[in-house]
Amino acid sequence: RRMFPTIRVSFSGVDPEAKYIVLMDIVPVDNKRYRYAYHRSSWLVAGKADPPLPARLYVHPDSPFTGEQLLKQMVSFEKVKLTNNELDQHGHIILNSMHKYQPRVHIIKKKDHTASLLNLKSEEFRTFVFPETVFTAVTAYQNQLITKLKIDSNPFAKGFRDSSRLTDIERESVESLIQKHSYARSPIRTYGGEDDLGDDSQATQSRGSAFTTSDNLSLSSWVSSST
Amino acid sequence: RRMFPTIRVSFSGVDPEAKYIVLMDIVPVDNKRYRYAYHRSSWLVAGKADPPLPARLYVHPDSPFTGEQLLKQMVSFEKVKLTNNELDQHGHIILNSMHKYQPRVHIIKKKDHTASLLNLKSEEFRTFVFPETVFTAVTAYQNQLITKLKIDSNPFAKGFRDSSRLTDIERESVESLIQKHSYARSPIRTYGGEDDLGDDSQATQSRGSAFTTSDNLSLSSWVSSST
DNA sequence: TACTTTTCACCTAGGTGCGAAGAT
DNA sequence: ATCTTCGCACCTAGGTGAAAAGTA
Repeated sequence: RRMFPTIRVSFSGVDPEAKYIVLMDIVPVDNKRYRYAYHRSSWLVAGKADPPLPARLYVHPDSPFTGEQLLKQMVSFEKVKLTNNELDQHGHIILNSMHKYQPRVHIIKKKDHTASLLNLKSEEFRTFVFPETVFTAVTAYQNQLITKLKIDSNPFAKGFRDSSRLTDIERESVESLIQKHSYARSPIRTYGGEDDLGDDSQATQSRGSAFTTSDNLSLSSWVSSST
Repeated sequence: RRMFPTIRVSFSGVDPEAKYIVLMDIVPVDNKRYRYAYHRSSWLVAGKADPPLPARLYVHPDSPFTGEQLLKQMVSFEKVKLTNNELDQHGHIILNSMHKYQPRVHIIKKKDHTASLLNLKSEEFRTFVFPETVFTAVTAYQNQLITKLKIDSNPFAKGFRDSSRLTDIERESVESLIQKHSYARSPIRTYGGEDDLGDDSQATQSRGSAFTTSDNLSLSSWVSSST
């Protein structure tokens, strides 16, 4: 299924004349498996992680971008799809349910016509990580507040809104949940790649939605079958 | 609205390692305006053409293709949209209703990194024309057979099928209409560009559907508002 | 018990011809 | 009289959570 809410990034400092590939991948945060403690509304460690799954890259479908486009438009990853099916044939990103993940955004500057996507030797690249987007993958929501919050926010879930509007009190609870799980996270943080773009390029996550500062309560996404 | 039936082309003789841009445009066939003679089931000249409209190119959204892709897949133009609104802001192809048109498919070989789409000096290109795809643009169908044929063939018109299934006799009439309007058209014809690709590349229109040999009875497409 | 899978009603998003109304 | 525009019911295509059924 689609990852929701959507990760959106803006770029600055890119060369308007150059071409760029923009990618996303999602990497494990630790080597643990989690379970949800309902009475405490929090995630607890529940043992070692399951075996790692095939790593996949999501190449943004609008790639290649011109630097000019990147400076003008926001890049939206709304079509990223997640699955827990390790044999997935659709190219979706494969995750282990009940594990904690960190989405990453990569940008590759195309230097020449030797266009192979994975031949990075001749291309400069950078990786950006927004710690506030860490999440725990699930097949079903573990917290009714999150369910309601998503029903309120995702246009495709409109059919459930009448029966589950968030009350003001619930909205406060959501805020405190986010607060509780987002300690020690700076609003913007950049992890440099080994290479450098040679300029001050950076990626800034959109803050247009309450969800762009998500927590690790499956707020960002969840996993389901890929059928 | 979308052009229907869809123009689909296959390419051969391209360089698997090269990159190609594939385009469509639609050019006037003559300088005439037409009207439809219901009693004769044919188009008649009805005066001089209206003033020409801004020419637009439809760059196939999957461009750039690798030559390898072109050899494997068919290129489908199902998303081409037509309008009669000369102030159209959506980038659709602008046509005069009741005028006769010829779609053209262009392929450009990208030679280097000087990537500007319209700077063809450094790029080789070829243009392909399939005379059987000539059509007259309309805002409303002029012939009930064509209406039925399209209802039968376009999945989005399924809701009208019960009331207008084509009878066997009507199917024969369609065939004779097509026959009547397709005299002197070879099944495949190629107009070379000024430049040459330096190989035996060619484009072949798909013959997967009865409609790939269309006539000039608004069978291929029609024009409507761009709202 | 604690997840996971499947199915389904209900949405978004947008492509159809129809028919009434509008325009010239 | 002849075309064009607009609103609409009816589709395709596919993204939702609920709930029932499955798994271990």
